[in-house]
Amino acid sequence: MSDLQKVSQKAQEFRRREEDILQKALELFLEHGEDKVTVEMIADAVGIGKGTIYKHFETKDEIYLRLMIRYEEALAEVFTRLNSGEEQDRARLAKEYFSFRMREPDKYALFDRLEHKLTSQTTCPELVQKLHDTRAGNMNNLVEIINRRIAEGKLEDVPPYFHVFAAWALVHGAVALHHSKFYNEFIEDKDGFFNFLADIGIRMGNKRKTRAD
Amino acid sequence: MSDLQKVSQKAQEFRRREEDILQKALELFLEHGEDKVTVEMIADAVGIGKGTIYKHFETKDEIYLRLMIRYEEALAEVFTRLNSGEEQDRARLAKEYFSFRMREPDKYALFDRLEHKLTSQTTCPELVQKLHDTRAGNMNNLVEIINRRIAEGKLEDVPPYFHVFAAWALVHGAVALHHSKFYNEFIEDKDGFFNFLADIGIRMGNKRKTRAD
Amino acid sequence: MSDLQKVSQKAQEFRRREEDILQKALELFLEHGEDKVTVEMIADAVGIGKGTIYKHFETKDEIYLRLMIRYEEALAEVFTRLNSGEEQDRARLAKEYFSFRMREPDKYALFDRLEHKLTSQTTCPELVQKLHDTRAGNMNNLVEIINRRIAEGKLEDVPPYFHVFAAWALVHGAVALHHSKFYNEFIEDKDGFFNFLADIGIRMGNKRKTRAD
Amino acid sequence: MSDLQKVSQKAQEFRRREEDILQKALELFLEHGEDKVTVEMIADAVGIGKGTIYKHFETKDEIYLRLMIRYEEALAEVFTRLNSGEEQDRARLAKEYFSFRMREPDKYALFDRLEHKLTSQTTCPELVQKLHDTRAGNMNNLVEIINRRIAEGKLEDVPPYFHVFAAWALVHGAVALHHSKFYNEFIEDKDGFFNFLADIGIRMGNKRKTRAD
DNA sequence: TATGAATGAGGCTTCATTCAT
DNA sequence: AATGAATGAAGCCTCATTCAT
Repeated sequence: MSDLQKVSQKAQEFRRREEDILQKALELFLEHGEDKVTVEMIADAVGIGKGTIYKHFETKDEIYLRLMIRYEEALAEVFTRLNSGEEQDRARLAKEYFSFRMREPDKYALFDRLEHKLTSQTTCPELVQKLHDTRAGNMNNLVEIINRRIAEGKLEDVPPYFHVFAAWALVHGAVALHHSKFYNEFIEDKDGFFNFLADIGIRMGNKRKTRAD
Repeated sequence: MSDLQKVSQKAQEFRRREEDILQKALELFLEHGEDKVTVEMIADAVGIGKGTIYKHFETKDEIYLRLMIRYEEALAEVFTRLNSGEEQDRARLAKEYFSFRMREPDKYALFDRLEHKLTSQTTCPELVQKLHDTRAGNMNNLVEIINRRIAEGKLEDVPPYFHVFAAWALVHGAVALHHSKFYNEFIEDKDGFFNFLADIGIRMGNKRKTRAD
Repeated sequence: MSDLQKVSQKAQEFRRREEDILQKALELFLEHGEDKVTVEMIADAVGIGKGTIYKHFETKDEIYLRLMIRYEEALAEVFTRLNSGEEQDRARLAKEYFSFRMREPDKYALFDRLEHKLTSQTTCPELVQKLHDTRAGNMNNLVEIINRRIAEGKLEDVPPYFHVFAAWALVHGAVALHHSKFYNEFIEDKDGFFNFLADIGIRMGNKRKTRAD
Repeated sequence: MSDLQKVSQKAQEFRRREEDILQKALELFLEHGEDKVTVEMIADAVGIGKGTIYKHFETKDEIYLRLMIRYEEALAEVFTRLNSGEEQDRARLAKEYFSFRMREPDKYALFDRLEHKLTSQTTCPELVQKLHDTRAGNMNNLVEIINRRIAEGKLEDVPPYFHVFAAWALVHGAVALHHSKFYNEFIEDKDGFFNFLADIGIRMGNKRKTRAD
C-alpha cells in the first residue's frame, strides 16, 4: 500500500470515528437527557479515550451543534432526493418535511432544547452560521413549493412562509404533545388523535371555499 | 400591636419574601436560562443570603416546581373568574386559555423545558402531584366547555380532548416559533402571521360544512 | 403572689427548661447520632424556639459538655448515697460504679465519642475543668475503696488506680462489644457471655493464690 | 520502553497515588479528628487537586471504609504470616492479634469511631461487606486457635468466642484508656499498668486451678 | 425573655477541559 | 493521534450562630 493510500485510509478512519462519536452521543442524549451525559460517558460508549473526543470537537457545545447540523442536513437530503425526481415526488415534499420531523419526536425535542441552550453562546459562531444557512436552504425549498401551490390556487394567498410556519407550529406542538407525560395520560386513542391532527394540518392552509366557489 | 398581630405580620412578610424569591428567580431564568442561574444569583437579586432561600425551598428543583404550579394556578384563576360570569364570558374561556399561554411565550417555553428537566426526578413527588392535579382541573374545565360546543353542533363530534390537544399543539408550536431566533428572522409581518394562525385555530376544529349543510 | 415569689418561680421554670433541653438533646443524640442532630431539632423536640436554646447554652458544644457533666454527676450521686450508708453499701460501691456504666451502653458510647470531639477545643474551658473535677472526685472515691480492700489483703497490692483502670477498661470494652453490630452477630449466648465477662472482672484483680496461701 | 510497560507503569503510579491519599488521609484523621479534615485538606497534603481524590474514591466515606479495610487486611496478613510458620509461631498468634491492635491505640480508636459513623449508611454496601468478610476471616482464625488451646486443656471450656471477645473487650478498653486525656493524667507508671493489664489478659481465660489440680 | 428568620462560611461533589506521555 | 489522569472552578446544600422584634 502506498503512503498516500495509508494517509487517506487514516483520514477515512478518523472521519468514521467522528461519526461514531456523534451517533453514540445522540443516543445517550436521547436516553438520559443531555445534561446527564458527560463527555466521558460518550467516550466510553464509543470505546475511545476522553481526550480523543477533543481531537474531533473543540467543546461539548460543538457536539451539540454538529448534531443539529446533521439533522438539518438530513432534511436537506430529503429535499434534494425528492426535488430531482418526478412531479409527484415534488408534491410529496411538504408532507415529507413534516413527517420527517414527527417520525422521531424525542430527537426533535432534543434539538429544540439544544437550540435554547446555545443561543446566547459565542462559541463556534461559524457553526451556528452553518446551521442557520442549512435551515435557510431548507426553508427556501419549502417556500418555493408553497409558492407553486398558491399559484395553482390550492392554498390561500398569503406570504408563503405563513403556510410553512403554521404547519411547522402544528408539527412542533404535536411533537411536544407526543412526549409530554402528563398530556399523554389523557389521550387514549392516540392513532385517532393524530389522524385528526393530520387532517387539520392538511386542511388548514387551504383556500377557504366560499359559496361562490 | 398585639403579639398575635406581630406574628401574623411576620408570617405575611415571610410569604412576601417567598413571592420575591419566586419572582426574581423567574426573571433570572427567563433572562439567562435556568441552567446559568445559580441559587446565589437568585439570593443576590432578592438581596438576601443564600441560606435564606433554603428556608423557603428545600431544593432548587422545588423553586422550579413552585413556579410551574403558580403558572398553572394563575390559569385556573382565569377559569374561575370567567366561569362564574355571564354566558358570553364562558364563551371566551377557551380563547382565554390559549391567549394566556401565548401572551408570554418565553415563560411558557421555560416551563416546557423545566417539565423535561423534572420528569425523571423523584424529589418533591407531592409537588409534582399537585402540579398534575391543577392541570387536570384546568383540563377538565376545558373539556367541559368543548363538550357543550359539540352538543351545540359547533364542533366536530370527536372525543373532546381531541379539540383541546389540537389547539394546545398549535399554541405550543406558535409559542416555540415565537421565540426561535432563527425562524423569527423570516417572519416580517408578525401580526399578520399570528392572525393567520389564530384564524386557523378558530376554524380548525369546526364541523366541516358539507354541501348538504 | 409576691414579686419575689414570681421571680423565683420564673427562675425555677428557667431551670426546668434547661433540664428539658438536655434531656431531649440526649435522647436525640442517642437516637440519630450527635452529628445528625441539629440545634433546631432539639428546639423542636422541646417545643421552644431555636434562639431560646442559646439563652441557656452558649454553643452546641456546651450542650455536649453539660450532658457529660450530668452523667458524671449522676455517678457521684451513687457514691454519695452509698457511702453514707452501712458498711455493706460501701462494699457494693465498686460494683455499682461499673453496673452504672454498663446499664446504658449506648449512652456510655455517646459520651465516649463526645469526649474525643471536644478534646482539642478551647470553648468553655471552665466546663471542661468541672467535668474533670467531678471525675477526679469519683475516681478518688473508688481509689479509697480499693485501698481498703488492698489493706484487707483482698486485692493485689499494686497502685490502686491499676485496679480501677483495669476494671474500667474491661467495662469499656464490654460496652463497645455490646453495641458493635458486627461482633454482636457472633455472640449467640449473650447472657452466658456477659456472665463469663463479669466473672473475669471479679477475679481479675484478686490477689493470686499461690500454693503457699 | 514498550507501550505495555508504559501502561503498567502508569497503573502502578496510579495505585501509588491511591496509597498516598490513604496514608495522608489517615495521618490527618489521626491528627485533627476525621470531622475536621476536609477532602481539600487531604488533596493539599498529598499535593494534588481536589478532583483527583474523586478519581480514586467516590465519596469521603469510601476513604473511611478503605482505611478500615486496610487495617483489617493488615491484621489478616499477620495471621497468614504466622500461621504458615512453626508451631511456636502459631502459639504467638493470639498475642500478636492483640498487640497489633494495641500498638497504635489512636488508630484503633479512629476506626472505632468510623465504624459508628458508617453503620447506618447505605453508601458502598459492597465495601462494608468486604470489611465484614475480612473481619469474619480473622475471627475464624482466632477461634480456631482458641479451640486448640481448649482442647489442650489450657483454656476454660466455654464457646471459643467467649475467650476471643473477652480479650477483645479488654484490649478495646485498654486502648480507650490509653488515649483518654483525662484518665491518662492519673496513670503515672504506664508501663507498670499495662503490664498489669497484660497479665490479667493472659490469666483471664485460663482454666481455674482448683486445689485438686 | 423568647423567637425564628437571616446569615454565610464551608463542606462535598461534578465535570468540561488540559496536557504530558 | 490517542490517552486518561489531573485539575479547579463552580454548584448545591447545611447548620451553628446572631439579632431585631
